[in-house]
Amino acid sequence: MARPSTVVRVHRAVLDLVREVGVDGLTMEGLAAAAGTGKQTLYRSWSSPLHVLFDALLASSTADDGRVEVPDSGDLARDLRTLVDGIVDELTEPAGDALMRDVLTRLQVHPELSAELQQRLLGPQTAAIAERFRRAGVVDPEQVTELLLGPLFHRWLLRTGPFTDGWVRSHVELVLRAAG
Amino acid sequence: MARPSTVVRVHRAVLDLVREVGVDGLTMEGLAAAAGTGKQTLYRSWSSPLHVLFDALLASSTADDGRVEVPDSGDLARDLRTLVDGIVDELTEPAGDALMRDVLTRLQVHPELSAELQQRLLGPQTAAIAERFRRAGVVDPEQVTELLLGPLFHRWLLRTGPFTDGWVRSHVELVLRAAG
Amino acid sequence: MARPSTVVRVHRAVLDLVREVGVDGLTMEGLAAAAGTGKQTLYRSWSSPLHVLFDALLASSTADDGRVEVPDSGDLARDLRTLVDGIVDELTEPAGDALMRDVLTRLQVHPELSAELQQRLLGPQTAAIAERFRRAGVVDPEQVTELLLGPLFHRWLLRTGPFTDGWVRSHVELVLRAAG
Amino acid sequence: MARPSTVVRVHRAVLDLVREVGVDGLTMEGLAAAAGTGKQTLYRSWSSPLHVLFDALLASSTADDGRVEVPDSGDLARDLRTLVDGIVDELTEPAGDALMRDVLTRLQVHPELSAELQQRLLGPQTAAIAERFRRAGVVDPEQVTELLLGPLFHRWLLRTGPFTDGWVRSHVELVLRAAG
DNA sequence: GCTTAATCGAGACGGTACGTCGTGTCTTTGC
DNA sequence: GCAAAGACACGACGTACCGTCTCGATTAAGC
Repeated sequence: MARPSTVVRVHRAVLDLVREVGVDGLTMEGLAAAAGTGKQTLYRSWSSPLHVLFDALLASSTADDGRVEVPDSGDLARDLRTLVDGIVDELTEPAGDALMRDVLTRLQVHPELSAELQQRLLGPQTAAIAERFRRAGVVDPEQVTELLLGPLFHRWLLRTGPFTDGWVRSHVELVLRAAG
Repeated sequence: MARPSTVVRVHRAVLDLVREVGVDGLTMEGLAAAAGTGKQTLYRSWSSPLHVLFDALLASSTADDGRVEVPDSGDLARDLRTLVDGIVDELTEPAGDALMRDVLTRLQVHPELSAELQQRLLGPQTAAIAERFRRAGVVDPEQVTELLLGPLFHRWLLRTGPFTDGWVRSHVELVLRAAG
Repeated sequence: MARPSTVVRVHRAVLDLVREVGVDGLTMEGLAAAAGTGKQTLYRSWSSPLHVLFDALLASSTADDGRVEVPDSGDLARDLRTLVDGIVDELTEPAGDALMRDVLTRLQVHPELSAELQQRLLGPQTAAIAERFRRAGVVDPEQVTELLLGPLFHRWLLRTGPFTDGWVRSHVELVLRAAG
Repeated sequence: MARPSTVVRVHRAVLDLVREVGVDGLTMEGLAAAAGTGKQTLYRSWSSPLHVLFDALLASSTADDGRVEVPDSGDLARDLRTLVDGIVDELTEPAGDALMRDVLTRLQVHPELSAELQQRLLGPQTAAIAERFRRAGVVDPEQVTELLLGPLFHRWLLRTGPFTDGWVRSHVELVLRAAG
């Protein structure tokens, strides 16, 4: 059996390593050692451990298609609750929660990474949600999508409170009322 | 004239320095040199350059009282627009914009700093806004406050779009409709 | 016009390059780039930059025949002074002085290069000098040759003093007295 | 018992290490590891592994006094043979031979080290020998000393031949004849 | 003349060392 | 007697070369 390609080994290494040492603990040196590669090879493709990690996460998330399936049963209220429950589950999944917040947070300092994330993941997902609102006859679907996602994001990132069922339910209700 | 106290010198140094070298460029060594102090003295009070910076920013912002003045003219719609305009101005102020996003972003990795920020700045401000909603007879003032701020924060942090007048106007409209 | 052969290009490159960067600054990578050749091609013929340089120097010095012309006018004293003056001129020639000392010095660590130098340059030259002593009836011409050259070499390599006319004159005198 | 000072540990480390890996195998990194010190500490005092080695050798050789005892029995011929035998013994001592030639050779590229060696070791020794010649009534003791040492050095460094008893004997004879 | 092979340039690769910078601790020194 | 100054062991930085290797492209030879 052939040796995995360099990129594959590096992606595996960074995902393994970040679980052991955290995002701050990643170093180009450590990655090179863990991936069995030279540092120069890393620098040829990435400019910091965060870039490597981001690339690995993006690769793994687009691998398993990453498409947000926005439910469309005809009942907008029920669909939104299902959607939000799904997002909340993902955001609070104990395994990836801390890592995601950590990475997402640090990305903000690297505009090119933020842009890539926006373009390849977030953009399509919000577009899909907006499309669902549009189909339901909502007048300003993009802005309503923001109204739906903004507080989720805010609560998650700033950890201003837990995602209880009650909170989700009344948040969806408020958004629906705003949507008219 | 007396020599400024150590803390004052350190605060000045970090605010000066961060403008030259950015948040990433701050080091304990550099701070010690810039403040004319020993490294040990820094470590006695702070555990990282980010702690120093955060402390300095907090000190300067509470100095000029930091109280959010939530307008209350009786006309909720107009008051909200004024409030949001004020926040947007602050968020997009070219000087502090980058630094604020940078610091706020990095804070997330330090729970104790996030908590302090929450408690000393963000909390009181959201409370004041919620109070304004309550006075206007809104049923669920806290959650509506989140509905107001979440998208602002989302748009600012992820840079998904500019804060045009139109956007602000219709955002407030949506929130008002949700608030009933 | 044909492209110069690889060896020629390499020889030119190393001689050019050593003048820019010094002996220590030579690298296989730099040589390959300067000669417009691949690294592998260099390694096929030489095992280190020093080998390349040595080879180039030897090639250029044997090209202009390199034969030491030992004068033989019948007057041994005068001939020796002429000979020594010639050697001193060569050793102190400002252009090549440093390079020669540098290379000769570094050669000592590579026995196979030392041997080649000995065999192709130094050996014939000392033999020619010894032959001149023999013709003059000196009993032990080889050892007297050493007596003549040793101090020259010593003074040159260790830079214990300059080669003044007075020094050369009395050195030759001493050697002649020793030669009997 | 106290921990040896940094300098002492470094000196020990370099002398140990050079026996294992040779002069070319010495690296600042390896030295730091072997001495249990940081690289910065090495760079504070020395600028290359060769400087470290040279310093250690000089320290150890001046420690055991380093004074050349030039014999003075009244019989110059016998004294010179004794002296030369001693030098030859040192030069051909199997343990240190290679190391000494290696270091001496590489020193030539570092004028400041050559100068230090000259001043602290070679200078005093040749002066002592010259003094012996002077006491014996030799007219030009410095130059005769060069006549004595030059060929030794030449033969040793260029390895043009072995130091047999016969060679030493006739070399001393030649020098004595030259000295008058 | 056309293909098969060998050779070349180019440069990626896994490594080692470079010389610098920052860390957090510990020691010396001067006010 | 405390705080500045900075030495120290340590580890990561980003770069330069090492010597090996795999690529095409180019030549040359053999059929």
